[in-house]
Amino acid sequence: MSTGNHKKPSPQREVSRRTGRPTLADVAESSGVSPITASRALRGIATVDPHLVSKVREAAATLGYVVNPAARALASAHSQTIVALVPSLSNQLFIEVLEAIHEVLLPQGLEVLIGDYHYSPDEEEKLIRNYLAHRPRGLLLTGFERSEAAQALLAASRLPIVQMMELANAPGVFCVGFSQQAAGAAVARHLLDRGRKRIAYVAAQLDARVMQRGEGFRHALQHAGLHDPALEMMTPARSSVAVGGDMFSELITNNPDVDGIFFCNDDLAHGAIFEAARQGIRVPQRISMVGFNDLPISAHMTPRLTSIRTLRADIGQRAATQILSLIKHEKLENPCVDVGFELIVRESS
Amino acid sequence: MSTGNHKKPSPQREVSRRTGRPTLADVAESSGVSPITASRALRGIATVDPHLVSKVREAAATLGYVVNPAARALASAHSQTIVALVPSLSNQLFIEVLEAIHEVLLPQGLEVLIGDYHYSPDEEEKLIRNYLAHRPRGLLLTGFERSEAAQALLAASRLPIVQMMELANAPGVFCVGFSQQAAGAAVARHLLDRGRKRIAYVAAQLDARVMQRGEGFRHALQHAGLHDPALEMMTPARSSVAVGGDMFSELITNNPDVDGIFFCNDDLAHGAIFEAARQGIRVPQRISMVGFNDLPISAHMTPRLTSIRTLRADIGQRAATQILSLIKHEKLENPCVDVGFELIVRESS
DNA sequence: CTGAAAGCGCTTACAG
DNA sequence: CTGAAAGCGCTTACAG
Repeated sequence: MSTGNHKKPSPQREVSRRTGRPTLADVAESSGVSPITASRALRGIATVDPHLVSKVREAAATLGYVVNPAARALASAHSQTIVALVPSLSNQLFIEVLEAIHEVLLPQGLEVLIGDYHYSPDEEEKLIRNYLAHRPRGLLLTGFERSEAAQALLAASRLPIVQMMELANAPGVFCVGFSQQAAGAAVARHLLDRGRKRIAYVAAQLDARVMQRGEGFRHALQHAGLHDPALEMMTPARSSVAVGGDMFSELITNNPDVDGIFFCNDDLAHGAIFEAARQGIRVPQRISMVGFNDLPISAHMTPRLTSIRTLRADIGQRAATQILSLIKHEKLENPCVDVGFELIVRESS
Repeated sequence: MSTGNHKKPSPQREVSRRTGRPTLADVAESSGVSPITASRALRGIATVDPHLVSKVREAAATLGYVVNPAARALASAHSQTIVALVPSLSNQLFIEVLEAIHEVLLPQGLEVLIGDYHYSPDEEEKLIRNYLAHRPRGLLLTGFERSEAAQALLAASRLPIVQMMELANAPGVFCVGFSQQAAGAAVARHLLDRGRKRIAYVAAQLDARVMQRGEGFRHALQHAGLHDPALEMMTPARSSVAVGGDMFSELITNNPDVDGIFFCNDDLAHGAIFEAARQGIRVPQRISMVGFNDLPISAHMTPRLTSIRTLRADIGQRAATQILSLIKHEKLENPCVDVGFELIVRESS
């Protein structure tokens, strides 16, 4: 027995700063291997003898060992975390995207750090700054617009990023979404097909995607020679059913000849349908109405709402799959995935 | 110069496992104090000379220093994290609760780990197990029901816990919510006041709270001598607008004399209102309808929906405040806070 | 009020 | 295929 140099932990471990939880060292000891072998076994690293692997796994199970993510992150310089940032959690749309992301990432042992930036670039920047400190493996972001500081932060991090909801065509950019312009144009063509002549765009919460939809819509109307700028009604206010009702009232009062309306989302359209019912304005007889996103309730309104169905589960699922590939340094066949959209024609148009 | 024993970091730091990000040591060096003083200054620990504090803060700002949460968590044996678990993110209700929680906790430098367990006790248990590994400061949970294993895990963690949505009266239990029974009873009394005699309860997603509402409702009807078990219609299926429409159809077909319905949530009621319109059944003339939660859209339906307004922002805000107090070892005047509820009478009843 | 030492629980990088 | 050593970037516990 050496007298000096007693480096190993003292016999009674329940001292000082220990948490009482079993550690890798405990698992290693109880399965008769070194901590590093235990670590490799638990991480599923192929080079470990399968026999040892099962011994280690068993020991871990009996001890109720769960890896300490902080220690792992500190030692490996990255966490097992993916950051997912959305502009709003109040929008069912993004909940479904996040849900799909979870379904792909959780089984891989990754955790998802959710951030809601309330459509504020400043909040988004703050979230990025804070979450980057966690050394995530990658980020799933909404759209392409963000503050310069945020972009600089992201670039400096050199982390994989997949941008959701919109499409782009730049080298080194990864995204999963659909053409918002094309969707807007599809709505315009549908209303034109219905013989509508005085067609309005009603929008709130004017984010990049809402503007793109409007653009596609406008161009299609211009192409048909039926675009009237006076029939574009936009407010930066938060979108809601109440706002939809109010905007519809105002629009129809000022422009009684309007015979078709594209709402930038379903919430606004719901409000308009309710308000029309109250005013005795018949939909679609006098006015056709079309929403966007096709939320679950839209199929059940009276009249049932025509809408663009967006494939948010697909978006979340494929974006998560992309980030997984990027983490594993796999080649992506297609850096930007177009999941498309679907015009669901119902009674309101 | 000593020859052996060169323990200090080599001059050029950009070696090996470093991440390139500024560390506390960098901040300390650049402000001429020791790392531990820098740490204390940044954490706002009172014992540090105010002059040094500002020097350290400045240095941190210039360097763009952000604390490494993994290192902090490892050294201090806990993270700056609060776990918040809800049974569903698809329910706007819980989004609003989480929103309020964020508003209280984020400014305190805490992070919120959100977990959605899809109404599954197994998933909840798994989330608790995984999140506990992060050494959170406390947990915000929904209701009181969970698996025994989950309860054991929580008890062993000795962490502060606040349970949301329901009320309890046990020592050592902290909660913020309202009496689901009382809310159910209030609906029953309202329908009785309206002169209704054949009153039904329609419920889906039969969690503890839905059952409690039903209980309070049932007792009030029994008390009035007007309870008919045949008019209780329950399905474990996920609640949705579509399910609400279907359940209403079935109920009214089998019991054409029903003249009042309490839906366990607004979604079901919305579906019923739409379906009634389609079948030409007049609401409230032939049947009164009452929902639960008072979602935003309920005020805009035709007819506008009578509902119980639940104070979810209050619940989130006060639960977060409670957990903060518990973390700081402050005494709570009131371990269980009743935020109440409000019957919002509109056109549908 | 400030600091030197030790340690949190892992994984990396290097050997063998 | 396995392991001893060192280190990740902080904070705790102890001194002074």
